[in-house]
Amino acid sequence: MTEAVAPRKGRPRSADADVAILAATRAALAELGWGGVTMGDVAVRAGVAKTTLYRRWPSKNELVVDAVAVLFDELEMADLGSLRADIESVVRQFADLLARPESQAALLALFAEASRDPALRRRVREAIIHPQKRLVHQGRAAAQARGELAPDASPEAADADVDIIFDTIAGTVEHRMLVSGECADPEWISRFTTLLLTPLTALPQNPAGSV
Amino acid sequence: MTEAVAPRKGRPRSADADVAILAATRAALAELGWGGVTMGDVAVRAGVAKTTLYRRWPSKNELVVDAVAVLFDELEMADLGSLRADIESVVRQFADLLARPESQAALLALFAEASRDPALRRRVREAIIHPQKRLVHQGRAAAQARGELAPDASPEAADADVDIIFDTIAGTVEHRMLVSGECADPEWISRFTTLLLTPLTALPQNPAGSV
Amino acid sequence: MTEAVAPRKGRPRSADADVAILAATRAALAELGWGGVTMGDVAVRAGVAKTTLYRRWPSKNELVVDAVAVLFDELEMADLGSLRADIESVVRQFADLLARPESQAALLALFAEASRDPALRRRVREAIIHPQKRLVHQGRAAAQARGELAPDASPEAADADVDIIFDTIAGTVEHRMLVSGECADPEWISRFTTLLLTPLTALPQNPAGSV
Amino acid sequence: MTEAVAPRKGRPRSADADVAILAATRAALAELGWGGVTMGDVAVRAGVAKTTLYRRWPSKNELVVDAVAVLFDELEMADLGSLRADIESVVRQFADLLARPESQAALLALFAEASRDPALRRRVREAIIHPQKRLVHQGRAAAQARGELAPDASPEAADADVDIIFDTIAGTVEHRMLVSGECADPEWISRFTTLLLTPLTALPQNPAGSV
DNA sequence: CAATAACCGAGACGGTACGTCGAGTCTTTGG
DNA sequence: CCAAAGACTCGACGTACCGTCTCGGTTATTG
Repeated sequence: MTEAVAPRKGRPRSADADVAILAATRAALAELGWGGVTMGDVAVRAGVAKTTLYRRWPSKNELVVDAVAVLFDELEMADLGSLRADIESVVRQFADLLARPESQAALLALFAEASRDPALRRRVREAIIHPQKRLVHQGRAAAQARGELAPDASPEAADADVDIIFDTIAGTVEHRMLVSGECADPEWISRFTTLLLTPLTALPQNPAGSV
Repeated sequence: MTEAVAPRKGRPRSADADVAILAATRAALAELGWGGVTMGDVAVRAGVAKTTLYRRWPSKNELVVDAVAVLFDELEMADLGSLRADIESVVRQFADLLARPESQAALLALFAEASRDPALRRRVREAIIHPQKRLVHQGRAAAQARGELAPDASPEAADADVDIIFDTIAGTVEHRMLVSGECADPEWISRFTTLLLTPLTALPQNPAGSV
Repeated sequence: MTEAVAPRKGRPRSADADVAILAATRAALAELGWGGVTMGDVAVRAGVAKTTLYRRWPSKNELVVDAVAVLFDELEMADLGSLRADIESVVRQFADLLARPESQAALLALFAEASRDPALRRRVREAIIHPQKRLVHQGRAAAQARGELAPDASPEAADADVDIIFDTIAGTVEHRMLVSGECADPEWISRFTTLLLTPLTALPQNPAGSV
Repeated sequence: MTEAVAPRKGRPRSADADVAILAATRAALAELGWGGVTMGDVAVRAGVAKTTLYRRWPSKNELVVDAVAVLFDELEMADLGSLRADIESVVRQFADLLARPESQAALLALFAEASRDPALRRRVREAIIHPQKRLVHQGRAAAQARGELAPDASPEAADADVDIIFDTIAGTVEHRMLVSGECADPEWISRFTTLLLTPLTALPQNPAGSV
């Protein structure tokens, strides 16, 4: 029981407002891009006073993280029976997500802000990075259960493997779509999956087998 | 032939100013981050009037690109005799670059701005992306010359290979260092190089050998 | 008979609260001046919810009038046996009142607000102006009884006399203390009383004798 | 030569803007009253950016003083040949001034603010009070030249006389018009002038002759 | 050597968004 | 029905930065 439900006094915060504000933020983001999002504008779209925004989020940055974070909740690692299928599936989901204008406008800007604001970085990590890393853990465990991957040598090695795979998948897809500005069509996804799969399934005696 | 040098009339622009401005911009960037860089502040640091900035760069964005672009000029692909050594070298150089605070503050912010400003995107591509991609081309050609990689099946396939490798290297290193916030030490570089090298040098009959 | 005491249902209003609120208002007024008085602040000082303030006074203006009005209740016209003594006494009382910081902060601010808010103006007149004017009436009647002043020629003339004397006393003392910012010491009071007394006691055949 | 004309650098401030802003302030004052005057509104009316207002006046208060002060410049003490005529003239001018809505809205509010802001009080004194006091000095000197008033006993006594007469005229007219809310018609002016004139011209052996 | 044209510094300008604050209202829980 | 608490709407505040403009004054090249 995390929330002791402390029956606080005074008028409770409107739950509707939260929903309306986050939706308005995403809408503004998709329409105007990061720089175009204005607290005043979001407030108007949400039918809410600017003060209400500031009462709940200390600044534009944290608001946008929260507004965008939910988009990542839809990512999931479905066990499709093979490591290749699982990887292709999650890459495709991520590519689809990055094809949406609100993600596109938000993600890099968010990372940019986070790179010099420790509090925001922490929030981004909790709301976005960690949930995504979980997917890699799941896929890896499933592949181990199927015998496609060797069992963990040690917890530390497992974490290092997850980290490098996660950074490779996330970084590469983001770079292709948001920086190089090219799409991630099925063909590219297949090629990229092969690139990932080859070292993962390489002979275990290869010292790099555990990447 | 640097410029047609059309010896325009009137007082020529101070060459010192350009240098001072770009240096001031990098300094401000390292100290305050992208959002903290102010045209007025840069002008003061450079001992120059704000007008002078705007006479030479149309806006803050282009100024910062130019200020940062030179950082990437130092990257080079030295032929070290083996593909592994070449890759490790360029990854290390890139990691060292991203470890500097001004690059850290600038790169993601630059990409973020570019993702919604076509003119800036073009400028980023010309000043930063293309020069880096050239490195991949060079390394690939050297490896082919050494017989480590198969010759190009076709120019299109070669381009596709270069693109995917470039996005993977750049994206992964950036994501690890700027988003995940972890360092790229020699051990990690070695592991990441192995991850790249395995599919590249896989058996040629494997249709995915050409990644 | 204070009120018809209609014993309304529900919890009765706390009488202590009224006292605490008015005292808190005067305290805030003395410390911060009119513009510094905040409903929230008054509520906190009085240990009361903001709602309670608004349940009892329709707005900040009326609250401050009520808080300040009681200060003027202490003014009184004591019959000291001569018109000069009576005038000096009431001028001194008024000067003492205006020397207190809460009156100083409140009076002009109150008049300023009232000058553009008819409802407030009415309230100020009833709570402050009329009671003061009554003093002039009393003093005049006493002087007439003593034979120092001629009897009223007509009720209208009497009212006009009271008005002009009242505006002169109140306006002059206020202007000296609050605008010119100088004190009203006994010497000044004496001089001012002489200034008033001379025309009042001038020869009756002088058509201006009835000022 | 007061202004050494220091040939300051940079773009000079627009003189038109000052005029437009002060006019806009007076207009807003007359329409909306003190509380209704908004920096943003004044800026719009003046066709000027809000920044420009704040660059020239530190706050609303000082702006309004300056806007209103010019109204008092039109007051003048014309030598009409007799003390009564002179007094009636200046009282009438002052009454006319206070009949204008912008003065009405501004004056008390200004005095109220000034009563707790020393800087503003100084500004009010310099811009409004002193120029008005000068009128009393002039009228007094003229009456002495004509032999209607005795010469100064001493400079201190003269100042005290001027002070008390000034506070009486200004305070009484303001109180009647702005607090009591009644007009100052010729009849009232005549009565009030008599009230003033009687002690001023009383027999010199009367110790109150020098009021 | 003077004219001229482009440069330079300083700083005011119109705008736009920011984040804060106070007034007055509304909505809870609890006497 | 009252009270305390605190969230709510609204609107003004004063600040900061952007990118433009207008000054007086300074170099170069050209006539």
